[in-house]
Amino acid sequence: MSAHYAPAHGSRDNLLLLKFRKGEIIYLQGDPATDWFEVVSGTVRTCFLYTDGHRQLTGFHYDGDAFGIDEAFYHSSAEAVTTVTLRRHRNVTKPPVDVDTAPEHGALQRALNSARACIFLLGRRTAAERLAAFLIATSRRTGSDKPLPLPMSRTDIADHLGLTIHTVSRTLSEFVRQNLITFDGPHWIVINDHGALERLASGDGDAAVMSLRRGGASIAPKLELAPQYRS
Amino acid sequence: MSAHYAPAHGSRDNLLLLKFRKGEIIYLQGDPATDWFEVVSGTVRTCFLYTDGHRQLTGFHYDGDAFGIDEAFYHSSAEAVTTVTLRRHRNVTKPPVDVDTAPEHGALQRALNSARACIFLLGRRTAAERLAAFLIATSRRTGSDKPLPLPMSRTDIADHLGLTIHTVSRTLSEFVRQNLITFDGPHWIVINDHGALERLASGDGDAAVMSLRRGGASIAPKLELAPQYRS
DNA sequence: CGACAGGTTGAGTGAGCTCAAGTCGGGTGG
DNA sequence: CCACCCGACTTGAGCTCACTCAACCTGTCG
Repeated sequence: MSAHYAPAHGSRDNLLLLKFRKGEIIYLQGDPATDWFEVVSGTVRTCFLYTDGHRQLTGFHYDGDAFGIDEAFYHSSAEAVTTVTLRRHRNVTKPPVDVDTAPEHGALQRALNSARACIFLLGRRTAAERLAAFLIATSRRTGSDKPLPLPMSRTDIADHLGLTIHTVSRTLSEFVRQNLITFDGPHWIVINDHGALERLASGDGDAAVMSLRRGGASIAPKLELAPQYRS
Repeated sequence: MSAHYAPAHGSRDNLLLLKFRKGEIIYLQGDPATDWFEVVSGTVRTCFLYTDGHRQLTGFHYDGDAFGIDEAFYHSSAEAVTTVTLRRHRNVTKPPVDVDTAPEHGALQRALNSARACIFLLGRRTAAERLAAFLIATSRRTGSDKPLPLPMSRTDIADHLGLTIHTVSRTLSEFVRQNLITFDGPHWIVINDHGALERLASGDGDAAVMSLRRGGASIAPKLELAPQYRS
């Protein structure tokens, strides 16, 4: 679970040139985020792995680009697309940020997390997976068993998930039919089977009767994620 | 183009409570990013508008969430989903950040931009739009007319765009057939018709003969974006 | 030379889109 | 109070783009 360093030309402890060959792993999703990197030459990809094994590449990084800026643990893995040279920077261990002195710093990090949440929603393959992930994520605010308010319109949900209102409506109705959720008007739902929704959200479509799986893109052997990365 | 403030209870100049009614616009994509906000109560949506008018909601923001953290200009609009109360914070005008004193600050911002670029790719509706946007974005590094290296595999591109290698390959072949691009081996392309690709990337599928448009979700009247937001 | 990985292409299928009704509830006016 | 309208949501029927399955090509490596 630790980064596989191949030190090349050292300079200082917190500023080091490293080299990786094509295909080598720079760090793994879930590793402690001890460093961040700057590309000196070559190309790097960052990959988020879903529990069903399919990948969402979150970016390609070229000369001058930075990657690996994360709190505590890496959100995604980084791998060398070509032979690459990187400059390593020690990640400043951040104490709980004082909101008054540097409010936009913590806020930036939150904005980044929010953007990533959006990517992980859109990285899902089917309408059922996206909606399940959306409901799970939304329910995290209130608690699993309580009625969950959905103040936004179906159009809003559709535009968030990259679907149409028709597909959103149909899929939610299907959830009701399968007793995964119950409606109390269009804007209040109760989650009946949190586990099934979570399995759906992970792309583990076999869990549900719906058989709505579509994907097949580069399925890797299953990888268990640390809890903090479950979407 | 300016934010439509409806001041409620003032406290200080840089820390102010504001109220918006359901549906009201808090700020518009492209406005100067003078403030960022914290939700006190209610729900806010942030929307990125494509030039063809379709929306990508980049997030819903609830009690305690922050939004509107941007450099110079807002990337997306913010609108009240319900009646909301917000706490406004003045955006610190950032001088070009000194990399040595606060390297992870500028890096955080770059990571955020990179994540957003990923969202905007995934927000596109068809395979042709996504690939066109990907090629345009990639070509921005080298320059339009030079041969463009694609060091990554088709699988990487597919996993980046949420497609399969088959669709990637087919769509690129279609681009070649339409003389939008030319291949020089699988990993070097030349862009022949940058304009057509850009129109495709904007979701303006009518521009191309391909007629691959799918979307229809919440088409708004066309809105011209400031140049810095063209994907 | 064969094995293999990466890429292209064809045929068929199905998830999600389009088009089109139909339902429900809230607001407005006669 | 009811008639009407309007917007939001739901549902059905059919179509199509992207996926699946499968073959084939090309270049590289042992």
